[in-house]
Amino acid sequence: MNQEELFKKLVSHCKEYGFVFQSSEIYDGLSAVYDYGQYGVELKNNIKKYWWDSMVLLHENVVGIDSAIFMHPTIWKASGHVDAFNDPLIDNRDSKKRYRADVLIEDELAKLEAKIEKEVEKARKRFGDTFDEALYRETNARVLEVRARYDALNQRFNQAMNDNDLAGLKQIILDQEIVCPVSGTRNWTDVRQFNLMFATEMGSTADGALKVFLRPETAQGIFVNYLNVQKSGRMKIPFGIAQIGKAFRNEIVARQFIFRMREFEQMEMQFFVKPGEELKWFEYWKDIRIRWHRQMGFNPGDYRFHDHEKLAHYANAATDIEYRFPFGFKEVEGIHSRTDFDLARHQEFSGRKIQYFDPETNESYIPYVVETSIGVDRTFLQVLSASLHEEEAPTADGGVDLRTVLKLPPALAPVKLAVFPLVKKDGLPEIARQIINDLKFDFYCQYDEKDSIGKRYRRHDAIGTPYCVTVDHQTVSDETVTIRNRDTMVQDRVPIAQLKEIVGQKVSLRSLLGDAIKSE
RNA sequence: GCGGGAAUAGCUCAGCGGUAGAGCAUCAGCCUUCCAAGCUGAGGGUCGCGGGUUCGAAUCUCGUUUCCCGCUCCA
Repeated sequence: MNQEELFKKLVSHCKEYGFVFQSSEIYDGLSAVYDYGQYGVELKNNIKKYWWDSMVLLHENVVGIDSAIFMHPTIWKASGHVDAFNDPLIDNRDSKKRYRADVLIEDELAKLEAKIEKEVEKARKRFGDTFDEALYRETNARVLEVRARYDALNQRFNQAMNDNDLAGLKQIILDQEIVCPVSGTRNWTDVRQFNLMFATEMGSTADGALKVFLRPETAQGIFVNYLNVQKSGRMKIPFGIAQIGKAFRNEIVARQFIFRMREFEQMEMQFFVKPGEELKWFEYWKDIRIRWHRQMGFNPGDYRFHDHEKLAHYANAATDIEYRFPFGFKEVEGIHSRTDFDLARHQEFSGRKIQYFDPETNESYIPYVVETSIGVDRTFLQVLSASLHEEEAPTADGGVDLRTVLKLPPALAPVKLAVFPLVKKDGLPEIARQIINDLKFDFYCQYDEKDSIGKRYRRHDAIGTPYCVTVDHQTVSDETVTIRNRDTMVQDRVPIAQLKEIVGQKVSLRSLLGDAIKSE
């Protein structure tokens, strides 16, 4: 199976077995939005619990919050989202390159400016010491002509930008005969405005309603609660605040199934540290986070760090944890040293003093932040990519058959235990039901009596159930059952009374979490 | 957004101008068997959606939606 086939197989497996469905499918779907089905939601919840427990349960200096999706609009001005993601964009049809329309025009203005400077330089050489630059700029015909063009263009440009006049911007590009630097052609699309953030209105009447945004990241909900949590929790630096929640982005290109969606879920932790110690903590969390991924037991060679060469304006170190998806190495998690950018901006925009008083040094400072930010949906896709296998299995008559098996870490599997009566009579179904009625308080169990026993095993292989228990005639006399391992297909005969302990041990999160923390 | 491909039953697909099919899956019954494919029967599709051509369209054509691939963008 090549990578492309594997990915197609994965997508159809997700639908066929109730993991992921396209949103609004019966209405032809909604682009880049997906729903999680009955097994998908279990797997997703287990992934979130694995993350949450590894952060909040196992680090006494990390606490969690759950902030609202709606936030005061000024927050997005402070964070930089409003300014940074409202660009008018234009495509060149020949080179397929995309440009910011305003930048193209600014470049044109700069060219005119350069032309004037060139004229001035030429004149300076020609006139030598007697050159009166100011006079020349005011009187030379060629300079004045270019200057006039510059002013006219500049005025028109500012007007169009202020009026948000996209058609006007395109007209300027056409009138100025601006060409694509790559293709050299003037075959432009219309100028379009791309808004990263979804906007909506808060307030029941149209007039007086407040324009609010659906958050494009969960991090800001943590920053604006920094003071609340630090004070009410009596938190001492260094400490972290974790949060799991939905975020929304109007992606220009949304692709690759649930890898890039318009509505997605993030698991973020912002760790507040003393200025100057941020790089030490950056390394610390890098190590913790890669352990968390590796602990799931998939091929270690399928993970790698990708350090950022070019850093965002707020960061002084950044790396991604990438996973080898069927469509290549892609980012699953980002770890960023964000300096004091966010808290400083919120201090500026809110007018509140957002600082930490250090009693030892008797000083106040704005904490620095180290962020770990991981996509739930990307992790989900990563876990499924790594788990889905097709392998040969022997059949009853000595032949060979392909079986599809999801080798999920047991702690993440949607269904932990399936219980089957070998046959649908002789009191076996009743015993199977009794076993489930007892164990369903501890983990998700399923009963199945339909079809041959082999088919039932295969059905549960396909959704990743780690254990299948079969009640047979021997069970009636000695209260033992067979328990079958998903990965090895090996069966053991064990007393019913031991099932809870055997399965419980294997599917407990402890097996994953044990090494996912660092002994300090 | 640009270019290419695809869309027929829950899934995988056949049919390519003349009454919508197969396998698997589902449901009911029979059979009781520790690793798919035993027997009988049943349900399920206005062939993604909307126009056009035609006596007649799943099939030809135009548009549109969604998905996949490449480019592009990415906090």
